[in-house]
Amino acid sequence: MASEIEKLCIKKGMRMTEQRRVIAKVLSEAQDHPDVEEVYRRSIDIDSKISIATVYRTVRLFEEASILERHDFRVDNGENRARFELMTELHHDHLIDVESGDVIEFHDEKIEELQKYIAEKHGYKLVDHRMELYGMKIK
Amino acid sequence: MASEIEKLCIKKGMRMTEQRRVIAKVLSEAQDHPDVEEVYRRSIDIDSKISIATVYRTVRLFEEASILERHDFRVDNGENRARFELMTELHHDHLIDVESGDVIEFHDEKIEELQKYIAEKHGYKLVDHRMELYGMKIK
DNA sequence: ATATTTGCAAACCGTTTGCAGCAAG
DNA sequence: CTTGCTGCAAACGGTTTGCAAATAT
Repeated sequence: MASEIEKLCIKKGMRMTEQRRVIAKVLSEAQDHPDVEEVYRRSIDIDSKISIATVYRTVRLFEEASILERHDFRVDNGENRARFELMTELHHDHLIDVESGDVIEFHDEKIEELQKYIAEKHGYKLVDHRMELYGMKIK
Repeated sequence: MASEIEKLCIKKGMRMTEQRRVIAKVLSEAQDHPDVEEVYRRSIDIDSKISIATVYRTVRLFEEASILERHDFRVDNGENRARFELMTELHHDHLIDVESGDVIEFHDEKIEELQKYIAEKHGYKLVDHRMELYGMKIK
């Protein structure tokens, strides 16, 4: 009953501590885009002897191992915390509800192609991109 | 010989101090996307008795008055500083050279339309967006 | 056995802020 | 004259880090 992320860690030969197993489980089961504080809260619910420093170190480790993706969504209430999600098979972008903070994932192949085309038109090979849409729910 | 930004400030009825005039001039003449430290450096070259706190307060003021646009480009060398540019007539996005840090501005109407369409498809009115392309120069 | 990871608390770094003095209107 | 702005230095908040003790392999 190893979590999705734990399996990836083992495959990459990482040393598996109890803390990492717990954080891996929390992140594997997250259906949202939690920040470090939230990952920490969920982790101590499982094992209360995990420090926030370890959560910071672990999400960084997972990010560098291409297991997690980091986001810095722009949010009005001054919150400046990085948020994380499990890297998906197919890349996707995000639509953020500016009122509720809800995050909707989407993928649009036409935009992806246009981005690649624009980069090439300027003499560049596209290596990464960031696209966030901010919207208000239509009532 | 009031700078572009100074004229906008006067139009909006802002109190014009010597410091604001200098910072307005520096930003009006910037052809790049300087961060606060850089704006500060250029400002003290004109008038050495300006503090960095004032630069922070002033760029924030200008941003809230829709005179400046703030960017948080993702950059590998850990730099986490906000960068600023004069708000333009026509909106544009950015292509960032991941090796040199160069920033190229572009506008693509097709992408803009697709973004609006995607938001609407999910029941949202698009109120803002952020799009950055990261590329490597093709030799 | 030994190399790596952890918890703690202190440092870090970009940015904001309280306050007393100063300048703009 | 009054209101708002400035400079200073201290605080802030998210994140990183040095170190000695604990743990994985």
